[in-house]
Amino acid sequence: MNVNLLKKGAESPATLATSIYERLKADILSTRLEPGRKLQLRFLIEHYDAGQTPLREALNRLTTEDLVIGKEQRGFFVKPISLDELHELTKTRCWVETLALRESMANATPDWEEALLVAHHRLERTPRSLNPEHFEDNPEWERLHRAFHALLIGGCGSRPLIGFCEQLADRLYRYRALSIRKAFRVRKVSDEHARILKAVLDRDTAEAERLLQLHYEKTADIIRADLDTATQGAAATGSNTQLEPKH
Amino acid sequence: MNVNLLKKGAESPATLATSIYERLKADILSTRLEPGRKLQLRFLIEHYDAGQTPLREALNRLTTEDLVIGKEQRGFFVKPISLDELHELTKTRCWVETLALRESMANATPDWEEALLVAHHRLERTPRSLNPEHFEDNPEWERLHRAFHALLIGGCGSRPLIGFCEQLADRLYRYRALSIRKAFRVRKVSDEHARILKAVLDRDTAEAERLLQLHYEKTADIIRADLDTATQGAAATGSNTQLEPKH
DNA sequence: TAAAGATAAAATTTATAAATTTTGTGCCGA
DNA sequence: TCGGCACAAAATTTATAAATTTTATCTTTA
Repeated sequence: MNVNLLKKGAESPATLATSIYERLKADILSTRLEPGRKLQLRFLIEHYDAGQTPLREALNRLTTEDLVIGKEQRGFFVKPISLDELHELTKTRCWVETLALRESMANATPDWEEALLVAHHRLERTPRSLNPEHFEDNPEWERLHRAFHALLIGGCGSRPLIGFCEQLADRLYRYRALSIRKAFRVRKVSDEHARILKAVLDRDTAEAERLLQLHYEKTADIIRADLDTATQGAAATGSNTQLEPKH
Repeated sequence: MNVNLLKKGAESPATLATSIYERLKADILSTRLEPGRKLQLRFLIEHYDAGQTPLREALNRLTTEDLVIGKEQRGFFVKPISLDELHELTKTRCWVETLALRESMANATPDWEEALLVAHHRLERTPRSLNPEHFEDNPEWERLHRAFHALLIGGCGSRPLIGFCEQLADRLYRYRALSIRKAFRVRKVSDEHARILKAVLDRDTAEAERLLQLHYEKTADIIRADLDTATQGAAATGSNTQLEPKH
């Protein structure tokens, strides 16, 4: 089988601008740079240890991806979150990913099915949290989770569509990151993945689509509930994992 | 009725980077900057009469949109065209726009239907070409054409999806621009628009989807045929509408 | 002919200057 | 005394110019 389907082509970023772009993006998606925050050049220059130009280029790229909002003449901001956007992104993701999954399944090959099986297996045996007691993000699990979902739609035959799905996944990741600590263990995600895998291998397209959609909607529901309680008992957590300016 | 649905919220670009971004984009989409061309900073600085920073920022934004390819450490290039990409873009556009149209029709309001009727009417009475003899691009027609199609899917309720459709339209526009001169008058586009409009107003979703898809596929077919003959009788046209470096 | 070195060109980054927005202070009037 | 307006100072963003690094080309030499 073609194991390469599982590997991500990693290229060494040659320019500072690209490497900063990736770091900035990671910090935004993880909410270390919190939604709505102003991104002042002075702070960024200090924190990322780079000049203005590469930073500015990175910010401009992120603006096109709607992770950063650039207000003309008055700087850049991390895109704020909203229940509205959460809903819109989830809806859109369900639409396009069920579409992409349908096409993927229509193009199914043994290689693809086997790669999917392996991806699921790897995800299955990787712990969700680094610490069994309290939640501690396991980057490896996140990577494999993403890879599994990417593989599901990866055979649809449209790179633009795949790119769009990736962007939606990115933008939704931020919402997950905000609620993930609290929603830990309230849900058996791995069951859902297993059922999706089964439906795909059974060539039951309608069922696979249904389950995938349910999967995303359930996620959104939990995030929504979690966000509501968070905004009520707000601001008093003290657990500061965000980037603060040096003083 | 709500005429605002027809107007595009035009904001005055306050920064040079944004205005250059728009000019560059227009030049790429119209193929005045031809596919594959290297975008040397020195040339761009002269031609657009601006410094490096705003140009660099514009190029970085266009890179994210896949209209410009940035090769690390060795500069920027206008994204090359290929039959492969034409096919992929068309396929994707059919998928997502039929989806978006279906949703739009599900959310149909009288306002929306009336706006659509008006948009079609305006398109109808605007000449396709500025010159009835030989083809001469009429920017007004292009604008109205785009507005009509945007309106069709504009009620789907997903800004990300609309944005994605716009991007696909942009990337396909370039292919149309390459063949549009020659394909002039071989096709009755306005009939197709009229039929789509009728199906929408009749609330015949399936038919509207079918016609829209056909519309895009027919366009791609013509472009493909046109591109084939162009590459055969190539390079001898002499009609130079592209940007050349000063000497 | 092929490899190595030197030169030139081009891209990236840093540094400096200009323009714009935001903030703060004082004055006037209600 | 409080609120609004105008003006000035500070901060920040944007743009230009200079310096650095990397890549490409050309020549020379083995």
